[in-house]
Order: sequence, then C-alpha cells, then structure tokens
Amino acid sequence: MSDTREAVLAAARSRAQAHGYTGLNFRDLAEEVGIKGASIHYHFPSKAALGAAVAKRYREDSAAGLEKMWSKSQDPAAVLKRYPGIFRKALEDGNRMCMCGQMAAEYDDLPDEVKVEVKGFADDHMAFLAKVLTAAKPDTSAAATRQRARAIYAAVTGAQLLARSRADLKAYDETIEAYRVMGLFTP
Amino acid sequence: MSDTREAVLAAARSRAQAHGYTGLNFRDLAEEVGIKGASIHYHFPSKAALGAAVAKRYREDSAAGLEKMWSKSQDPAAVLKRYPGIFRKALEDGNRMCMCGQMAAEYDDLPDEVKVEVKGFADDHMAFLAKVLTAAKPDTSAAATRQRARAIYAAVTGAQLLARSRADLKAYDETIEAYRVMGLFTP
DNA sequence: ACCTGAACACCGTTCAAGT
DNA sequence: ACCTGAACACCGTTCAAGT
Repeated sequence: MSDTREAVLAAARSRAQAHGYTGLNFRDLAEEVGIKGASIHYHFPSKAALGAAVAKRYREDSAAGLEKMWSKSQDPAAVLKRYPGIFRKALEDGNRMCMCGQMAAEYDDLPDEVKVEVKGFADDHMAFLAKVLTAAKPDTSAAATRQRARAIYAAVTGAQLLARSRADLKAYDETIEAYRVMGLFTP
Repeated sequence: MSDTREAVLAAARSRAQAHGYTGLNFRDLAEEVGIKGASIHYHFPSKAALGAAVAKRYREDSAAGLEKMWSKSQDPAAVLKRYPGIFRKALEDGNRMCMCGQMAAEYDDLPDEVKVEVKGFADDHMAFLAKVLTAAKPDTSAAATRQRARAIYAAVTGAQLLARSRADLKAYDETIEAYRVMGLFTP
C-alpha cells in the first residue's frame, strides 16, 4: 500500500460522503493529493474500482468500530443507545452523510462492485444490531429481531437524510429522541 | 403551457426519481421527448430552472394527493395507515425513490431554487402528518405532534432508501410493519 | 412561437508514453 | 514503479438561422 494510494482513498472517502459516487472525480481528488488526475489510474484502474475500494474500506472500518464498541461495553442497552451517535458524527463533520446511505440513493447508477459493498454495509449493521438485540433478549424470535434491527437501521438513515436537507443537527436529535421514546432502541 | 414543456417536465420527473438532479441531462431528456437538447432551453432557461420546476411540480402534485386522501376519508387512523403506501408506489414503479428523498441525498450539490422545493416537500408532508395527528388527538402538544410527524416521515424515507438498495419491496413492507407494530402510525 | 446545428468552454476518463 | 500529456467524450449553454 503506497502513501499515495492511501491518500487518494482518504480524499475519496470524504468526498463520497458529501457528494456520493457520482460526485467523485479524479481531477479534484488528485489535486487534493498533489498529483495529476490521470495518475490516480495507476492505483485504481477505473472509477468503479476506486469507488469499490472506498466503499469496502468504509464498510470494514465501520464494522470494526461497531465490534470495538460492543466488546468494550457488552451492555446491549448502552450500545443501542449509542448507536445513533455514529450517524450523528457524519452530520457534525460538515453535514456529511453515512457514505453508504448516500450511495444507496444513487444505487441504480452504481457499478456492481460498489453495489456489493453498499448492500454489505447495511447487512453488517443490521447483523450487528440483531446480535446486540439477541444478547439482550435471547428468547425473541430471529425474525422479530431481524425486523427490529432493520427498523433501527432505516430510522437512523432516514433521520440523517432529513436532518441533512436542513443542515440541522437538532432535527436529527429530536427525531432520534422520538424513536427512543417509542422504545425503538430498547430491546 | 405547451405540450413539449409538459413532456419535458414529465420525462425529467421520471429521470430525477431514479437518478436525482445530477442525473438529469438535456440531451437524453430531449431525445425522450423527440427534440434536440438545445431546444429545452427555450422552455427552461437553465438546468437549475428545470430542476426547480420539476421539484415544484412534484411537490404540488404530492400535496394535492395528500389533501385528496384526507378529504375523502377524514379518518386519521386510516390516512396514517395508508401513508406509507405513497412511498411504496415509487418502489413498485421501477425501483424509484420519492424524488425529494433522492434529491435530499444530493442536497449540497443542489442549486438554491431546487433546495427550496426539496425542503418544502418535506415540510408539506410533515405539516400534513401533524394536521392528521392533531385531528386524532387534539390535546397532544404541538411540539410532540411535530416530533411524531417528523419521526413518521424520516422512518418512511429510511425504509424506502433501504428497500431500494435491495430492490426489495418486501423489505419495505416488513420495515413499515415493524413501525406499525411499535405504534408509529397510531395517533 | 418553436426548434435546430454548430460552436464554445469546461471537465472527467482513458491510454500511450515518459521518468 | 509511478506519473503525465493529450486526446476523447460529454456536459450545459449560447446564438444565429430555420420553420
């Protein structure tokens, strides 16, 4: 892994969170890194390959973050309560979105190799939530747990999308609070 | 209003639902309508103007649809129950998104005149939901009602975004069902 | 009134060629 | 191994000209 490759990946990740896959462009990315647009091609054969690499890395980092949170606390209720904070961070940091939420919106325009990672990101999150929910309530049916995990993931994504179009962190917090009151995050 | 202008508007609407504002381009649109790209400028001075016109029309049609549903039924519980079906329709019709949800994801790249309509669409929907909720429970505080309306809108949007990236209507239905069970649609 | 062809300036993508 | 120049395709836009 060269430094240049890593620098491109980092720049692309930041840009993809704000502008999606479509908003990724070699020339701006290169300028940020200090090379020419064409040079990115040496590290990533195509835009699709770059997009897939960025999404894959994002997915991996996210999964690692979730596991770290879980292994540290082992407290399902606490983890579920903290979960929406992960998505809040992107909004705090320049009104960005979760990259895979952003890319889900442009799903039909994504190369297949990127689609796989975007879908995988959601799968990872829902599987993680299901695991935590099961730890809290082992007797709940797998189907009901899956359904709850999906509801949590969709709600948090929707709240982020809504808050973003108003550049309003408070809107995010209040929406999450409404879900909390309804017991969405309570196993 | 000429037929051509209407045809461009219709083509642009369909395309924007699938590909967003960025995915709109004059040449493809023109081809669909049977004219040349340059000719669209006779009807819409710029891409921003076209985008704003499309979003505005979409917003107006949507608001009219909500009001029609309400005036026909006057039953808050029934209307709330039917609300998620509106967003389901877009998925049914070629795995499309609600246009303004789609555009919310690319919000930072939108011209101001388009932003106004995207934000207005969400405002319309939340105001409508608040109205219906108030009709059912007049004694609930305005703040609590607003919060619930926001939660409903965000949840439905999130469910749509999730279902879309799997081209899976059942995922949408099951997510909505999870919210229903939690009482999200029950005033 | 409505549409077109040609041109413009710009930008992302690609690839043969450079070091 | 790593990078670039230059060509290419495509974009929104303009405008004189056509019907």
